[in-house]
Amino acid sequence: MATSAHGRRLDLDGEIDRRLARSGQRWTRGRHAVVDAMKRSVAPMSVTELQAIVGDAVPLSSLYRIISDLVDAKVFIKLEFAEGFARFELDEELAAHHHHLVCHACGVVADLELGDLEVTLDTTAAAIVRTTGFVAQSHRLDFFGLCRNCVSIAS
Amino acid sequence: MATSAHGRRLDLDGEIDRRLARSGQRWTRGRHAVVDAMKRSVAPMSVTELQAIVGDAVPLSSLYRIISDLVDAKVFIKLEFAEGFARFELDEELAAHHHHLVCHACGVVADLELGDLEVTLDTTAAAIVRTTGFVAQSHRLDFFGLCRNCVSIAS
DNA sequence: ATATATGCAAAACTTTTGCATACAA
DNA sequence: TTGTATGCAAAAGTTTTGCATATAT
Repeated sequence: MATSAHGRRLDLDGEIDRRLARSGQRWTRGRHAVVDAMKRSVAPMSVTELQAIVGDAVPLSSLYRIISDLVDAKVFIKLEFAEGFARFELDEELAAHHHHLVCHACGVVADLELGDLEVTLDTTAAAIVRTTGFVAQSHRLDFFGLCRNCVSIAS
Repeated sequence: MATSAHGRRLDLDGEIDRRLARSGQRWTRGRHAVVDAMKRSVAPMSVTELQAIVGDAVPLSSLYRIISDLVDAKVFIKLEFAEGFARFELDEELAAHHHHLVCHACGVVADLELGDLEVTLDTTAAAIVRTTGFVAQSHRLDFFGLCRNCVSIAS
């Protein structure tokens, strides 16, 4: 699959179009606002954060419904980080495969792209099938600790 | 740190005692019930699942408070799997470090212990510090796919 | 004895849903 | 035109909290 230098899929908009169409969904004002906000984000976003960006033009119940529809259409994926609410980001195939750095102090969630370790993880997935019978289709790896900023404050 | 053959810490009860004491907490009937249920579990448990085990002897609000206290005392850790509610398991230092296999079809969450890959993950954590300034203290790796049972049903 | 934990009820917060109206294709 | 999406209000599900009482140490 064609990807740009930093890993994001080329023709992102076209692929999103295709996924919405496949799911029988229409390009409405609200969906444009939500998808645009997510495309500009550098980290997974909560519903509240998205609401702050799209504003009152999209009521909260519609926002939830739009996000849910986008997850159904495989445009967004849902994540939870034990915060008591969900976060969302672009589907893995629409962005570069990556992992997360979660700061225990300030709560910020940053993206992290691994290189060679991915191969190891894929190899591990294959081994899991043989030993447990579980067929791994995807994985998620998060690191927890202190971000650069909070480390400097603490020291 | 001394661990048994399958990786669980020896003197588990003593260490839990110490953590409760350090946190100024008392050994009550409710806490015994909740901790015992968790020690017997082979996978992360939701509040509802714990409630089914401990029964009406512990009202729901007390159950939530007990679990929250146990997380504060670093006896339990909180996990979320994008299910809309939290799950809990014994703190990593009280059990063997492990990862999770999450079945997309039936929702079952199973524990998975990796061997050599852990070393790779720890090495990666060290490398992250150098390249991003983020100090990784722990990590979490989950695999998503189909469990042995659901694979056989699907085929 | 005294600080901590419990039980109950009420509320807060996140998320979902019913239904009439508005809109995209 | 026709099926899909929206907006509003109401509700459902999960989790938290205030306060009087009970309990562990």
